[in-house]
Amino acid sequence: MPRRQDVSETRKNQILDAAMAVFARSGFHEARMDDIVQESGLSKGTLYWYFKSKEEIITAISQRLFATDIEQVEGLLRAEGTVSERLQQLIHDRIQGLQDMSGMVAILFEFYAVALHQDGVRQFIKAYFQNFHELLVALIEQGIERKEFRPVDALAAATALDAIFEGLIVRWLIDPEAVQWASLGQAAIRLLLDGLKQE
Amino acid sequence: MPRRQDVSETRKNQILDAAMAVFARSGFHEARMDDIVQESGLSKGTLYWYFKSKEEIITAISQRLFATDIEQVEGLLRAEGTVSERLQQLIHDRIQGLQDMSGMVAILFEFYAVALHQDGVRQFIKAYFQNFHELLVALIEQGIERKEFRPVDALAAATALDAIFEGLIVRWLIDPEAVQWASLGQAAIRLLLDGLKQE
Amino acid sequence: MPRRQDVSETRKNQILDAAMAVFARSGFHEARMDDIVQESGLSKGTLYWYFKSKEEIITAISQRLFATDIEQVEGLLRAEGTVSERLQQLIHDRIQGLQDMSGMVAILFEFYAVALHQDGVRQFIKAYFQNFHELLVALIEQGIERKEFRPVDALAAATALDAIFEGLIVRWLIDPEAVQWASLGQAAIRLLLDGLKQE
Amino acid sequence: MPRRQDVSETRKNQILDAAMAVFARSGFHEARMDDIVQESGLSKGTLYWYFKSKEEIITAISQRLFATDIEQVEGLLRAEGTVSERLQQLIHDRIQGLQDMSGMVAILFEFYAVALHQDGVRQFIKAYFQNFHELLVALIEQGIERKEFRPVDALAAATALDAIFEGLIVRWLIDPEAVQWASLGQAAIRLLLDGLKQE
DNA sequence: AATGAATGAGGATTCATTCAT
DNA sequence: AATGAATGAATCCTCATTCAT
Repeated sequence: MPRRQDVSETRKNQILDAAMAVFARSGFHEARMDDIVQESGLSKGTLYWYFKSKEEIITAISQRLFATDIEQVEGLLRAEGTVSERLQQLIHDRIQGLQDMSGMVAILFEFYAVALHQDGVRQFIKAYFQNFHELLVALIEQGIERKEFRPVDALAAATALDAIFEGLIVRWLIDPEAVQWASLGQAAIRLLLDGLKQE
Repeated sequence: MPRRQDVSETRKNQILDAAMAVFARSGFHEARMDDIVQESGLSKGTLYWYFKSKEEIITAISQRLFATDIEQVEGLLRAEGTVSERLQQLIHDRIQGLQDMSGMVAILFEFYAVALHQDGVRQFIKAYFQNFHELLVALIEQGIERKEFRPVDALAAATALDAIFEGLIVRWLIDPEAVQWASLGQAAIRLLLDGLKQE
Repeated sequence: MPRRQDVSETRKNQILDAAMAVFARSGFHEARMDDIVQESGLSKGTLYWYFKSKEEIITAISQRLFATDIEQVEGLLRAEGTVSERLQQLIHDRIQGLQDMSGMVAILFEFYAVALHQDGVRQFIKAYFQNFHELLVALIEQGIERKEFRPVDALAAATALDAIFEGLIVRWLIDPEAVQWASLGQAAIRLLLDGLKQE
Repeated sequence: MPRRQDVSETRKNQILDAAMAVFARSGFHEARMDDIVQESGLSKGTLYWYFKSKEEIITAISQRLFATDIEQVEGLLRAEGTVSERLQQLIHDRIQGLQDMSGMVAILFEFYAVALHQDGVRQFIKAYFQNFHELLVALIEQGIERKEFRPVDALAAATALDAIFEGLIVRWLIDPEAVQWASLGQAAIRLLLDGLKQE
């Protein structure tokens, strides 16, 4: 009967799901524990049975949100196709991901803001950034090896790429009309990629 | 007697300076009005004499922080030198500006987060972004006209440039070691600029 | 206009008076801050403006309750009459004092219990005991000098006297009928005093 | 199969032992049921299987703590030796008892405080006091009969004796250094006994 | 008998804002 | 203009107790 084993895991997820929904709707500070209680369908006591404070819930969500999918990353490195194509694919996937969870993106900044005061959160985000960054470095190096790209500074190029990506998100959240992902966003990123290519 | 006016202006600045310091240190929500009172050296009553709520203080700071210096912008468009040089200069100035107020940069995220819930704040930031963006577009177009740059999509190029800039700030705040402005940051930006140049 | 000077002192006393009444009625733990608020006629905010926690109120009361009246003590040492008479007087006064505040005596044990976990409280009580003890020692030594008393161990005699006193209070609180102060209590204490006298 | 019964008894004792330890450490109100659960090594459900509330545990402990050992008492009345010797012995035994459970003595005050609000507890303590008191009365009367003591008021003398004893405990708990049982405590008690003796 | 997850009423404390002076 | 004491609604969290298994 291992059915009972993971009630605990189920409950935690139930709580985190509810919390994310509430946070996305109201922001961290406007969100009341009671809202999460209601959204989750559990009781207040149960919430505190699994997480000992609101802060702990926030941290847990950040952990989940900024979890890095190593498999996907490794897969991409060994996948077929030109590096350029795979970079495009990677970026496309990420944009897709953002749009899928567009309701949640709003809390991204809440997390960035929290990160500056709560180190646990900062670490998760940092790891996430690093991970993405390293993947880009590896891909770009592959591109240089294969003579697809000019022998640029891979580190700088990767830094530029993930900065551009992150920057577009910022701009998008503040001014959605200014960043039409399908057109302008893609074009901006392509511009950089084109600069890398071997003429 | 325009001196009267000044006292009022002085007080407001005194309050906003104090508030910025406190906000940068603790974030908007952890910051207590009492903290600002203490930091400012004024009394609680005086605070509320000049600003009728915490929100109003936040809005006032965002207005100040995201004020656009039209003069500087226009000047840059008419300045001497190659477009490339002037872009480098612009970026260099901004990095300098960031580093000068490095303690304050932390509140940037607070504002971004707030912007999603408070439209007044969003408008200031949006205008600021747009302004910078338009300047970049104009400069790049100038570069294209003068044959310094290839005939790229100026809009996309500007979008890429300001995204890269904003993205580097995000990364920097979360992981300061990862972004050494003087080296990596500059290199990343130059990479993009190089891509624009006429070969 | 010094009228305003001691609003602060007035408020604090107002709060402590209310708190004592409530504590005597309900005990420390049953007493709700709201009860004190109501009893004091002030607002919750005001309570917390003057005392930053329930614990602080308890400590402040203990300080007030176990304050030692040095003047009275010194006076007694220089007063006229035989030492024996003055000891009787001292004890009589204390019994009187207890009976006057009989409603409050109930919280004595609350304080003793708290003292074991809260050092601030313990110190006040300790000082109070020591003060009373030293007075007894001085009086008994005076009695020995004046040949009213036998050359007993003044320290031991004083210890016995204040122990007997404290012990009677304990017994009284648990079993009021068993200790009729006017008769049995006095008799018990006199018995000890008689043992001290020069035959 | 009376062994069953024993398990039940064992469990109850296990719980009460744990509860006493926790109560002595933290006081009744700071002590959490969870602390007792942990200390006992049992589960929360089991605790509530044997005692239906925290109050019931407290009452059970008071019953245990203030149980009167009739046998010992009766024995002492019929024992050999002078009354004075036996009183000394009695007091010595009690002091010994206190010192053996010195860690637990702290909860004495908790019980005294509780007694004022919870009548069940008060009755146990009252009976305990009365029992001790009656024993003292009987012993002193024996002493008077046997001409060991002066024809004092036995009731008053006994009251004085148990008050002194209880008072010393109070003083000791608040200020351990002030009451060195072996010296000062004994001396104080002896002083009273000496006063009773036939010259 | 035993477990421990679940409950929710209850309580201490905070803090933006007001207002008499 | 300036002060700072006063307010009280709002909120997080605790913890004794229950109950399905």
